[in-house]
Amino acid sequence: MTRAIQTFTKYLNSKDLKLTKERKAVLQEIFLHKGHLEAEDILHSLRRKKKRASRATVYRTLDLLVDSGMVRKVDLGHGHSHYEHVLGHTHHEHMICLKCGKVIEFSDKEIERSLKQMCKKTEFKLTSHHLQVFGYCRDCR
Amino acid sequence: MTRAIQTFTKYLNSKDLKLTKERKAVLQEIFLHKGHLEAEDILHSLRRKKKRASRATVYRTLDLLVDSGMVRKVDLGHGHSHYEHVLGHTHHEHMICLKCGKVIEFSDKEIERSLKQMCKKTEFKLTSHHLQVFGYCRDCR
DNA sequence: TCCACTATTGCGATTGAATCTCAATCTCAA
DNA sequence: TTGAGATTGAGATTCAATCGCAATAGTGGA
Repeated sequence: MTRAIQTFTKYLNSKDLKLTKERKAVLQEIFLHKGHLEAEDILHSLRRKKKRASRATVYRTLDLLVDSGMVRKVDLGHGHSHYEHVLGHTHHEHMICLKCGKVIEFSDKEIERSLKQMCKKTEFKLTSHHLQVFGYCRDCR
Repeated sequence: MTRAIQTFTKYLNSKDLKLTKERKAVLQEIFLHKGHLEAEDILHSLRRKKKRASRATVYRTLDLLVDSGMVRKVDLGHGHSHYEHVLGHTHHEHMICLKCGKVIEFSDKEIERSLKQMCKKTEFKLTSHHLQVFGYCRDCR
């Protein structure tokens, strides 16, 4: 966590921005949780802890975190965004169960390799990718 | 096109639904265009041609088309949905240029294979997947 | 310490996609 | 021709996300 705060501070400084208590609270909230949060989750979590930050600030901070590369904005097929922190995680993809909504993370060297090769061939400079796999998990199939 | 209408009719019949002129107009609009359309594009195209269909009907018909498997709903990172027809297309992924917005389609047997294998291993019953690759195209890199 | 300047925040209004409601209209079989 | 059910359109509504702007906080210099 200290690590995350340091990294974020560094990023903020590089942009002439400050680590305010609101920004810190959002950062902590997202790094405290494993997995995927919605902006609204963060807002409610903070409210519960009496640390407050407005909806606008939560969204603004999330944008900063995404821009810094510390957080990834992911689409799990719900029509709105989820966020997950990246520090210490390796890149992974998501399987989403259409029945129970469970999200299973997985990573696959093969896929990453194929993708890189494809981009090389197409002369496309890859910056990020996102793979969503929809279907039914072991328990729901 | 006749082919598409037949397929859609068959699907509609199987659900005790009818091929109305509004549904037909939406179908034609999406099958006339190559590539990815937004719901709003379809609405405007129809307006221009004096065939009218309300926004609600466009969305409702798109849902039917997606459900029938003739159309795919894709996320190109714009925060709202795009639609592309599938008939006669093989499955493909999207590379999206962050500068010019160009969308490049590609397909990769390797990726498909890896994905299937991963699902087998996890006992996840795959129904669909979507891979978005973000970066810069040859002209913009 | 005080002041002034700027960055930041929060509130509430706004946007924009998508969905819903419901009365009016259409379709088709009896 | 009639009636039941399917379908449509207009406008209201929802919901995530963003914006505008006045109020506030934080910082550096006098």
